[in-house]
Amino acid sequence: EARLEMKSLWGEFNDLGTEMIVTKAGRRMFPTFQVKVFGLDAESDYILMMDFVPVDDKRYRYAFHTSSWSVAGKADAAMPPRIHRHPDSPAKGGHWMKQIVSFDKLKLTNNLLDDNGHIILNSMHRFQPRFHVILVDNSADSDKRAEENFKTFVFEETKFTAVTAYQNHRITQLKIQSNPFAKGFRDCDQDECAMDVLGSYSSSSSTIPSSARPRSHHRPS
Amino acid sequence: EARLEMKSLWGEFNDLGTEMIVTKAGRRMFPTFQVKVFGLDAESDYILMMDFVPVDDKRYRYAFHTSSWSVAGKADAAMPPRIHRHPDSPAKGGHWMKQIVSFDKLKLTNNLLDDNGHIILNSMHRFQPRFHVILVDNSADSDKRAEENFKTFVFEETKFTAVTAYQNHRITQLKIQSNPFAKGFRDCDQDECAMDVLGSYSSSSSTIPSSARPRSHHRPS
DNA sequence: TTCTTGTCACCTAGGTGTTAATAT
DNA sequence: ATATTAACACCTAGGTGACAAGAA
Repeated sequence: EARLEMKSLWGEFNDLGTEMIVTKAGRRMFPTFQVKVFGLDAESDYILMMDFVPVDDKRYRYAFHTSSWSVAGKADAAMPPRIHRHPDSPAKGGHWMKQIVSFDKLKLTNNLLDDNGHIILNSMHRFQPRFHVILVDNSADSDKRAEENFKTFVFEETKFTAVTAYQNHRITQLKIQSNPFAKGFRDCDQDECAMDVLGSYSSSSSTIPSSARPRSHHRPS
Repeated sequence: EARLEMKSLWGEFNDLGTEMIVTKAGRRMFPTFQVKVFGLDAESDYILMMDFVPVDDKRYRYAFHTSSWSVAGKADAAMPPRIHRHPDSPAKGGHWMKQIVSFDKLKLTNNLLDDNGHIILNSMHRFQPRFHVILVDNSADSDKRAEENFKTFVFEETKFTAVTAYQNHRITQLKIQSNPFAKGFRDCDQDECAMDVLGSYSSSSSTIPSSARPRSHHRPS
Protein backbone atom coordinates (compact mmCIF):
# COMPACT_ATOMS: atom_id res chain seq x y z
CA GLU A 1 0.00 0.00 0.00
CA ALA A 2 3.08 2.25 0.15
CA ARG A 3 6.36 1.71 -1.66
CA LEU A 4 9.55 3.59 -0.93
CA GLU A 5 11.06 5.29 -3.99
CA MET A 6 14.82 5.34 -4.59
CA LYS A 7 15.02 2.22 -2.52
CA SER A 8 18.42 1.18 -3.88
CA LEU A 9 19.91 4.61 -3.16
CA TRP A 10 18.55 4.53 0.36
CA GLY A 11 20.10 1.08 0.62
CA GLU A 12 23.52 2.36 -0.39
CA PHE A 13 23.38 5.09 2.21
CA ASN A 14 22.06 2.73 4.86
CA ASP A 15 24.88 0.29 4.25
CA LEU A 16 27.36 3.07 5.07
CA GLY A 17 25.25 4.46 7.92
CA THR A 18 23.10 7.33 6.68
CA GLU A 19 23.74 10.79 8.09
CA MET A 20 21.41 13.78 7.73
CA ILE A 21 22.56 17.33 8.35
CA VAL A 22 20.59 19.46 10.78
CA THR A 23 21.03 23.23 10.77
CA LYS A 24 19.51 26.15 12.59
CA ALA A 25 17.70 27.32 9.47
CA GLY A 26 16.59 23.80 8.52
CA ARG A 27 18.10 21.36 6.01
CA ARG A 28 16.33 19.11 3.55
CA MET A 29 16.87 15.37 3.65
CA PHE A 30 18.88 13.63 1.00
CA PRO A 31 17.80 11.24 -0.30
CA THR A 32 14.37 12.84 -0.25
CA PHE A 33 11.70 10.68 1.36
CA GLN A 34 9.40 9.73 -1.50
CA VAL A 35 6.71 7.07 -1.68
CA LYS A 36 4.23 5.67 -4.11
CA VAL A 37 0.89 4.91 -2.50
CA PHE A 38 -1.70 2.35 -3.59
CA GLY A 39 -5.12 1.12 -2.61
CA LEU A 40 -6.62 4.40 -1.45
CA ASP A 41 -10.22 5.28 -2.22
CA ALA A 42 -9.88 7.70 -5.12
CA GLU A 43 -12.76 9.89 -3.89
CA SER A 44 -11.97 10.10 -0.18
CA ASP A 45 -9.77 12.70 1.48
CA TYR A 46 -6.51 11.68 3.08
CA ILE A 47 -3.86 13.48 5.09
CA LEU A 48 -0.31 12.24 4.55
CA MET A 49 2.37 13.04 7.07
CA MET A 50 5.75 12.11 8.50
CA ASP A 51 7.35 12.08 11.88
CA PHE A 52 10.64 10.85 13.32
CA VAL A 53 11.09 8.56 16.29
CA PRO A 54 14.35 7.86 18.16
CA VAL A 55 15.86 4.51 17.19
CA ASP A 56 17.20 4.05 20.71
CA ASP A 57 17.98 5.94 23.89
CA LYS A 58 21.63 6.57 23.05
CA ARG A 59 23.94 9.36 22.04
CA TYR A 60 26.60 8.53 19.47
CA ARG A 61 30.12 9.58 18.61
CA TYR A 62 32.17 8.98 15.51
CA ALA A 63 35.76 7.77 15.73
CA PHE A 64 37.61 9.01 12.65
CA HIS A 65 40.60 6.70 13.12
CA THR A 66 38.43 3.58 13.01
CA SER A 67 35.74 5.14 10.80
CA SER A 68 33.04 3.85 13.05
CA TRP A 69 30.25 4.95 15.35
CA SER A 70 30.18 4.11 19.04
CA VAL A 71 27.81 4.82 21.89
CA ALA A 72 28.71 8.01 23.75
CA GLY A 73 26.16 7.72 26.53
CA LYS A 74 22.50 8.06 27.17
CA ALA A 75 20.31 10.18 24.92
CA ASP A 76 19.99 13.90 25.59
CA ALA A 77 16.60 15.28 26.55
CA ALA A 78 14.11 14.62 23.73
CA MET A 79 13.33 17.45 21.35
CA PRO A 80 9.77 18.77 21.15
CA PRO A 81 8.04 16.25 18.88
CA ARG A 82 6.81 17.60 15.58
CA ILE A 83 4.85 16.27 12.66
CA HIS A 84 5.27 17.23 9.03
CA ARG A 85 2.01 17.25 7.12
CA HIS A 86 2.46 16.92 3.37
CA PRO A 87 1.51 20.34 1.97
CA ASP A 88 -1.02 18.85 -0.47
CA SER A 89 -3.04 17.51 2.48
CA PRO A 90 -5.89 17.00 2.64
CA ALA A 91 -6.36 15.64 -0.87
CA LYS A 92 -8.31 12.89 -2.57
CA GLY A 93 -6.88 9.38 -2.84
CA GLY A 94 -6.81 9.88 -6.59
CA HIS A 95 -4.46 12.83 -6.19
CA TRP A 96 -2.03 10.92 -3.98
CA MET A 97 -1.98 7.83 -6.18
CA LYS A 98 -1.50 9.51 -9.55
CA GLN A 99 2.10 10.45 -8.89
CA ILE A 100 5.00 9.93 -6.48
CA VAL A 101 4.44 11.65 -3.14
CA SER A 102 7.56 13.65 -2.32
CA PHE A 103 8.41 15.14 1.06
CA ASP A 104 10.95 17.55 -0.39
CA LYS A 105 9.65 20.50 1.61
CA LEU A 106 10.48 18.77 4.88
CA LYS A 107 13.45 20.26 6.73
CA LEU A 108 15.45 19.10 9.73
CA THR A 109 16.71 21.48 12.39
CA ASN A 110 18.47 21.34 15.73
CA ASN A 111 16.96 24.62 16.84
CA LEU A 112 14.75 24.10 19.91
CA LEU A 113 13.11 27.45 19.30
CA ASP A 114 12.39 26.86 15.61
CA ASP A 115 9.21 28.59 14.51
CA ASN A 116 9.24 27.51 10.88
CA GLY A 117 7.49 24.25 11.59
CA HIS A 118 10.58 22.19 10.83
CA ILE A 119 11.33 18.84 12.39
CA ILE A 120 13.52 19.27 15.47
CA LEU A 121 16.11 16.53 16.05
CA ASN A 122 19.01 15.98 18.43
CA SER A 123 22.36 15.89 16.68
CA MET A 124 24.40 12.70 17.17
CA HIS A 125 21.24 10.69 17.78
CA ARG A 126 19.63 8.10 15.53
CA PHE A 127 16.13 8.44 14.08
CA GLN A 128 13.62 6.41 12.13
CA PRO A 129 11.35 8.31 9.74
CA ARG A 130 7.71 7.19 9.72
CA PHE A 131 5.05 7.76 7.10
CA HIS A 132 1.38 8.06 8.03
CA VAL A 133 -1.77 7.91 5.90
CA ILE A 134 -4.92 9.20 7.61
CA LEU A 135 -8.38 8.85 6.09
CA VAL A 136 -10.48 11.93 6.77
CA ASP A 137 -13.66 10.47 8.25
CA ASN A 138 -16.40 12.93 9.16
CA SER A 139 -19.07 10.39 10.04
CA ALA A 140 -20.61 10.45 13.52
CA ASP A 141 -19.00 7.22 14.67
CA SER A 142 -15.59 7.92 13.15
CA ASP A 143 -13.87 7.22 16.48
CA LYS A 144 -14.85 3.56 16.11
CA ARG A 145 -12.74 3.34 13.00
CA ALA A 146 -9.85 5.50 14.24
CA GLU A 147 -7.61 2.45 14.15
CA GLU A 148 -8.31 1.38 10.58
CA ASN A 149 -8.32 4.97 9.31
CA PHE A 150 -4.75 5.55 10.47
CA LYS A 151 -1.96 3.60 8.79
CA THR A 152 1.74 3.90 9.49
CA PHE A 153 4.60 2.75 7.28
CA VAL A 154 8.20 2.32 8.37
CA PHE A 155 11.06 1.73 5.95
CA GLU A 156 14.04 0.45 7.89
CA GLU A 157 16.54 1.60 5.30
CA THR A 158 15.61 5.26 5.88
CA LYS A 159 16.91 5.45 9.44
CA PHE A 160 19.79 7.86 9.95
CA THR A 161 22.01 9.69 12.37
CA ALA A 162 21.40 13.44 12.70
CA VAL A 163 24.65 15.43 12.50
CA THR A 164 25.69 19.06 12.21
CA ALA A 165 28.62 18.08 9.98
CA TYR A 166 29.20 14.84 8.13
CA GLN A 167 31.27 12.31 10.06
CA ASN A 168 31.77 9.37 7.69
CA HIS A 169 33.71 10.52 4.65
CA ARG A 170 32.09 7.86 2.48
CA ILE A 171 28.67 9.33 3.27
CA THR A 172 29.93 12.73 2.16
CA GLN A 173 31.18 11.27 -1.11
CA LEU A 174 27.94 9.41 -1.79
CA LYS A 175 25.95 12.61 -1.14
CA ILE A 176 28.19 14.52 -3.53
CA GLN A 177 27.87 11.85 -6.20
CA SER A 178 24.10 11.52 -5.97
CA ASN A 179 22.73 14.94 -5.01
CA PRO A 180 22.42 17.28 -8.02
CA PHE A 181 22.90 20.34 -5.81
CA ALA A 182 26.35 19.10 -4.77
CA LYS A 183 27.57 18.76 -8.34
CA GLY A 184 30.13 21.49 -7.75
CA PHE A 185 32.07 19.17 -5.48
CA ARG A 186 32.29 16.24 -7.85
CA ASP A 187 35.53 14.85 -9.22
CA CYS A 188 34.98 14.80 -12.92
CA ASP A 189 38.47 13.94 -14.07
CA GLN A 190 37.62 10.73 -15.87
CA ASP A 191 35.93 11.01 -19.23
CA GLU A 192 32.36 12.13 -19.53
CA CYS A 193 32.27 13.07 -15.84
CA ALA A 194 30.84 10.57 -13.39
CA MET A 195 27.14 10.02 -13.95
CA ASP A 196 24.81 10.22 -11.04
CA VAL A 197 24.76 7.09 -8.99
CA LEU A 198 22.31 4.55 -10.42
CA GLY A 199 21.60 6.51 -13.54
CA SER A 200 19.78 9.79 -13.53
CA TYR A 201 18.32 11.56 -10.54
CA SER A 202 19.13 14.90 -12.04
CA SER A 203 18.12 15.75 -15.55
CA SER A 204 21.48 17.39 -15.95
CA SER A 205 22.42 18.37 -19.44
CA SER A 206 25.52 20.41 -18.89
CA THR A 207 26.95 21.48 -22.19
CA ILE A 208 30.28 22.41 -20.67
CA PRO A 209 32.89 19.65 -20.91
CA SER A 210 34.17 18.73 -17.48
CA SER A 211 37.73 19.39 -18.53
CA ALA A 212 36.91 23.02 -19.24
CA ARG A 213 35.25 23.63 -15.89
CA PRO A 214 37.55 25.08 -13.27
CA ARG A 215 37.39 23.92 -9.70
CA SER A 216 38.82 25.94 -6.93
CA HIS A 217 37.87 25.69 -3.31
CA HIS A 218 37.56 21.94 -2.96
CA ARG A 219 40.17 19.26 -3.21
CA PRO A 220 43.15 21.06 -1.66
CA SER A 221 46.18 20.36 -3.80
CA GLU B 1 -15.06 40.42 -0.58
CA ALA B 2 -12.02 40.45 -2.90
CA ARG B 3 -9.40 43.18 -3.15
CA LEU B 4 -6.81 43.42 -5.90
CA GLU B 5 -3.22 43.62 -4.62
CA MET B 6 -0.64 45.89 -6.24
CA LYS B 7 -3.52 48.03 -7.41
CA SER B 8 -1.36 51.09 -8.00
CA LEU B 9 1.13 49.12 -10.09
CA TRP B 10 -1.68 47.65 -12.16
CA GLY B 11 -2.94 51.20 -12.54
CA GLU B 12 0.39 52.41 -13.90
CA PHE B 13 0.47 49.64 -16.47
CA ASN B 14 -3.16 50.16 -17.39
CA ASP B 15 -2.58 53.85 -17.98
CA LEU B 16 0.04 52.94 -20.59
CA GLY B 17 -1.96 50.02 -21.97
CA THR B 18 -0.87 46.79 -20.35
CA GLU B 19 0.78 44.14 -22.53
CA MET B 20 1.34 40.53 -21.55
CA ILE B 21 3.77 38.27 -23.37
CA VAL B 22 2.50 34.94 -24.65
CA THR B 23 4.98 32.23 -25.64
CA LYS B 24 4.80 28.67 -26.84
CA ALA B 25 6.15 27.36 -23.55
CA GLY B 26 3.96 29.68 -21.47
CA ARG B 27 4.81 33.01 -19.82
CA ARG B 28 3.80 34.25 -16.38
CA MET B 29 1.88 37.49 -16.03
CA PHE B 30 3.51 40.58 -14.67
CA PRO B 31 2.20 42.10 -12.54
CA THR B 32 1.08 38.84 -10.99
CA PHE B 33 -2.66 38.63 -10.36
CA GLN B 34 -2.98 38.65 -6.57
CA VAL B 35 -6.03 39.20 -4.41
CA LYS B 36 -6.96 39.38 -0.78
CA VAL B 37 -10.26 37.67 -0.05
CA PHE B 38 -12.68 38.40 2.78
CA GLY B 39 -15.98 37.17 4.15
CA LEU B 40 -15.58 33.46 3.40
CA ASP B 41 -16.75 30.85 5.85
CA ALA B 42 -13.53 29.75 7.52
CA GLU B 43 -14.59 26.08 7.70
CA SER B 44 -16.07 25.61 4.23
CA ASP B 45 -14.18 24.50 1.16
CA TYR B 46 -13.74 26.86 -1.76
CA ILE B 47 -12.25 26.58 -5.22
CA LEU B 48 -10.58 29.74 -6.52
CA MET B 49 -9.93 30.13 -10.20
CA MET B 50 -9.27 32.52 -13.06
CA ASP B 51 -10.22 32.78 -16.67
CA PHE B 52 -9.83 35.35 -19.42
CA VAL B 53 -12.54 36.80 -21.60
CA PRO B 54 -12.07 38.85 -24.78
CA VAL B 55 -12.63 42.56 -24.20
CA ASP B 56 -14.04 42.95 -27.68
CA ASP B 57 -14.23 41.25 -31.05
CA LYS B 58 -11.25 43.09 -32.54
CA ARG B 59 -7.71 42.46 -33.58
CA TYR B 60 -5.20 45.20 -32.82
CA ARG B 61 -2.02 46.60 -34.31
CA TYR B 62 0.55 48.93 -32.83
CA ALA B 63 1.85 51.92 -34.77
CA PHE B 64 5.36 52.67 -33.58
CA HIS B 65 5.50 56.11 -35.14
CA THR B 66 2.46 57.31 -33.23
CA SER B 67 3.02 55.00 -30.24
CA SER B 68 -0.59 53.97 -30.30
CA TRP B 69 -2.84 51.00 -30.83
CA SER B 70 -5.43 50.83 -33.57
CA VAL B 71 -7.98 48.29 -34.69
CA ALA B 72 -6.64 45.92 -37.34
CA GLY B 73 -9.84 44.10 -38.07
CA LYS B 74 -12.18 41.54 -36.65
CA ALA B 75 -10.96 39.08 -34.03
CA ASP B 76 -9.33 35.83 -35.14
CA ALA B 77 -11.04 32.55 -34.27
CA ALA B 78 -11.33 32.21 -30.50
CA MET B 79 -8.81 30.05 -28.70
CA PRO B 80 -10.04 26.98 -26.80
CA PRO B 81 -11.28 28.44 -23.51
CA ARG B 82 -9.35 27.37 -20.44
CA ILE B 83 -9.68 27.87 -16.73
CA HIS B 84 -6.84 28.12 -14.24
CA ARG B 85 -7.70 26.61 -10.88
CA HIS B 86 -5.53 27.93 -8.04
CA PRO B 87 -3.30 24.98 -7.07
CA ASP B 88 -4.32 25.16 -3.40
CA SER B 89 -7.93 24.42 -4.36
CA PRO B 90 -9.99 23.14 -2.80
CA ALA B 91 -9.14 24.66 0.56
CA LYS B 92 -10.96 26.07 3.57
CA GLY B 93 -12.02 29.70 3.69
CA GLY B 94 -9.60 30.15 6.57
CA HIS B 95 -6.70 29.12 4.35
CA TRP B 96 -7.63 31.56 1.58
CA MET B 97 -8.20 34.49 3.92
CA LYS B 98 -5.07 34.18 6.03
CA GLN B 99 -2.75 35.40 3.29
CA ILE B 100 -2.70 36.96 -0.15
CA VAL B 101 -3.86 34.58 -2.86
CA SER B 102 -1.31 34.66 -5.66
CA PHE B 103 -1.80 33.28 -9.15
CA ASP B 104 1.89 33.18 -9.90
CA LYS B 105 1.77 29.70 -11.39
CA LEU B 106 -0.58 30.84 -14.13
CA LYS B 107 1.02 31.01 -17.56
CA LEU B 108 -0.15 32.44 -20.86
CA THR B 109 0.52 30.77 -24.19
CA ASN B 110 -0.37 31.19 -27.83
CA ASN B 111 0.04 27.48 -28.52
CA LEU B 112 -3.26 25.97 -29.65
CA LEU B 113 -1.92 22.51 -28.91
CA ASP B 114 -0.66 23.33 -25.42
CA ASP B 115 -0.90 20.35 -23.10
CA ASN B 116 0.50 21.99 -19.99
CA GLY B 117 -2.83 23.37 -18.91
CA HIS B 118 -1.81 26.95 -19.65
CA ILE B 119 -4.20 29.70 -20.65
CA ILE B 120 -4.38 29.99 -24.44
CA LEU B 121 -4.77 33.52 -25.81
CA ASN B 122 -4.71 35.14 -29.24
CA SER B 123 -1.83 37.53 -29.69
CA MET B 124 -2.77 41.11 -30.60
CA HIS B 125 -6.14 40.73 -28.90
CA ARG B 126 -7.36 42.28 -25.67
CA PHE B 127 -8.41 40.28 -22.61
CA GLN B 128 -10.00 40.82 -19.24
CA PRO B 129 -8.89 38.51 -16.41
CA ARG B 130 -11.68 37.28 -14.14
CA PHE B 131 -11.46 35.84 -10.67
CA HIS B 132 -13.97 33.26 -9.41
CA VAL B 133 -14.74 31.99 -5.94
CA ILE B 134 -16.78 28.78 -5.79
CA LEU B 135 -18.18 27.36 -2.58
CA VAL B 136 -18.00 23.57 -2.55
CA ASP B 137 -21.54 22.55 -1.69
CA ASN B 138 -22.22 18.84 -1.37
CA SER B 139 -25.76 19.08 -0.10
CA ALA B 140 -28.56 17.41 -2.07
CA ASP B 141 -30.14 20.65 -3.24
CA SER B 142 -26.89 22.39 -4.05
CA ASP B 143 -28.12 23.26 -7.54
CA LYS B 144 -30.65 25.61 -5.98
CA ARG B 145 -27.81 27.68 -4.61
CA ALA B 146 -25.53 27.43 -7.63
CA GLU B 147 -25.94 31.13 -8.21
CA GLU B 148 -25.00 32.32 -4.75
CA ASN B 149 -22.20 29.78 -4.43
CA PHE B 150 -20.42 31.15 -7.47
CA LYS B 151 -18.99 34.66 -7.29
CA THR B 152 -17.02 36.44 -9.98
CA PHE B 153 -14.77 39.48 -9.57
CA VAL B 154 -13.51 41.67 -12.37
CA PHE B 155 -10.83 44.32 -11.91
CA GLU B 156 -10.88 46.64 -14.88
CA GLU B 157 -7.30 47.75 -14.42
CA THR B 158 -6.02 44.21 -15.10
CA LYS B 159 -7.14 44.05 -18.72
CA PHE B 160 -4.31 43.75 -21.23
CA THR B 161 -3.26 43.09 -24.79
CA ALA B 162 -1.62 39.72 -25.46
CA VAL B 163 1.57 40.11 -27.51
CA THR B 164 4.48 37.92 -28.60
CA ALA B 165 6.86 40.87 -28.22
CA TYR B 166 6.34 44.16 -26.42
CA GLN B 167 5.01 46.94 -28.63
CA ASN B 168 4.94 50.03 -26.40
CA HIS B 169 8.45 50.88 -25.19
CA ARG B 170 7.11 52.49 -22.06
CA ILE B 171 5.50 49.18 -21.11
CA THR B 172 8.86 47.47 -21.60
CA GLN B 173 10.56 50.04 -19.37
CA LEU B 174 7.94 49.74 -16.65
CA LYS B 175 8.27 45.94 -16.69
CA ILE B 176 12.05 46.25 -16.40
CA GLN B 177 11.76 48.71 -13.55
CA SER B 178 9.24 46.74 -11.55
CA ASN B 179 9.90 43.04 -12.25
CA PRO B 180 12.77 41.67 -10.12
CA PHE B 181 13.60 39.09 -12.80
CA ALA B 182 14.33 41.84 -15.30
CA LYS B 183 16.84 43.57 -13.03
CA GLY B 184 19.61 42.77 -15.50
CA PHE B 185 18.16 45.28 -17.95
CA ARG B 186 17.86 48.22 -15.60
CA ASP B 187 19.68 51.48 -16.04
CA CYS B 188 21.44 51.99 -12.78
CA ASP B 189 23.60 54.95 -13.69
CA GLN B 190 22.22 57.40 -11.18
CA ASP B 191 23.28 56.96 -7.59
CA GLU B 192 21.99 54.07 -5.55
CA CYS B 193 20.43 52.45 -8.62
CA ALA B 194 16.76 53.05 -9.27
CA MET B 195 14.58 51.45 -6.62
CA ASP B 196 11.71 49.29 -7.63
CA VAL B 197 8.70 51.29 -8.65
CA LEU B 198 6.55 52.16 -5.63
CA GLY B 199 9.00 50.85 -3.12
CA SER B 200 9.87 47.22 -2.76
CA TYR B 201 8.39 44.33 -4.66
CA SER B 202 11.66 42.49 -4.55
CA SER B 203 13.47 42.05 -1.27
CA SER B 204 16.65 42.77 -3.16
CA SER B 205 19.67 43.31 -1.02
CA SER B 206 22.44 43.39 -3.56
CA THR B 207 25.74 44.03 -1.87
CA ILE B 208 27.41 44.97 -5.13
CA PRO B 209 27.48 48.70 -5.84
CA SER B 210 25.79 49.43 -9.13
CA SER B 211 28.85 51.21 -10.41
CA ALA B 212 30.90 48.03 -10.14
CA ARG B 213 28.42 45.92 -12.04
CA PRO B 214 29.18 45.57 -15.74
CA ARG B 215 26.47 45.58 -18.32
CA SER B 216 27.02 44.18 -21.73
CA HIS B 217 24.35 43.00 -24.10
CA HIS B 218 21.75 45.70 -23.60
CA ARG B 219 21.88 49.39 -24.31
CA PRO B 220 23.92 49.41 -27.52
CA SER B 221 26.50 52.13 -27.36
C1' DT C 1 5.87 44.76 -43.33
C1' DT C 2 4.35 42.72 -39.46
C1' DC C 3 4.51 39.24 -36.36
C1' DT C 4 6.62 35.02 -34.21
C1' DT C 5 10.30 31.92 -32.59
C1' DG C 6 14.50 30.33 -30.44
C1' DT C 7 18.75 31.45 -28.05
C1' DC C 8 21.18 34.08 -24.87
C1' DA C 9 23.18 36.84 -20.88
C1' DC C 10 21.47 38.27 -16.75
C1' DC C 11 18.81 37.91 -13.03
C1' DT C 12 15.98 35.67 -8.57
C1' DA C 13 15.63 32.00 -5.34
C1' DG C 14 17.43 28.59 -2.93
C1' DG C 15 19.93 23.76 -2.15
C1' DT C 16 25.14 21.77 -1.64
C1' DG C 17 29.54 20.67 1.08
C1' DT C 18 33.72 23.39 2.45
C1' DT C 19 36.19 26.00 5.51
C1' DA C 20 37.54 28.79 9.33
C1' DA C 21 36.03 30.51 13.42
C1' DT C 22 33.60 29.74 17.53
C1' DA C 23 31.51 27.30 21.33
C1' DT C 24 31.30 23.62 24.83
C1' DA D 1 38.92 17.37 21.81
C1' DT D 2 34.64 17.52 19.95
C1' DA D 3 30.68 19.75 18.16
C1' DT D 4 28.44 23.76 16.11
C1' DT D 5 27.98 27.94 13.45
C1' DA D 6 28.18 31.34 9.66
C1' DA D 7 30.05 32.86 5.32
C1' DC D 8 31.11 31.30 0.88
C1' DA D 9 31.75 29.35 -3.99
C1' DC D 10 29.30 26.44 -6.73
C1' DC D 11 25.48 24.37 -8.20
C1' DT D 12 20.02 23.54 -9.82
C1' DA D 13 15.88 25.54 -11.47
C1' DG D 14 13.60 28.79 -13.70
C1' DG D 15 11.84 33.86 -14.76
C1' DT D 16 13.44 38.37 -17.66
C1' DG D 17 13.82 41.24 -22.14
C1' DA D 18 17.20 41.62 -26.11
C1' DC D 19 18.29 40.11 -30.37
C1' DA D 20 18.66 37.77 -34.78
C1' DA D 21 16.48 34.83 -37.67
C1' DG D 22 12.42 33.03 -39.54
C1' DA D 23 7.47 33.00 -41.05
C1' DA D 24 3.28 34.91 -42.95
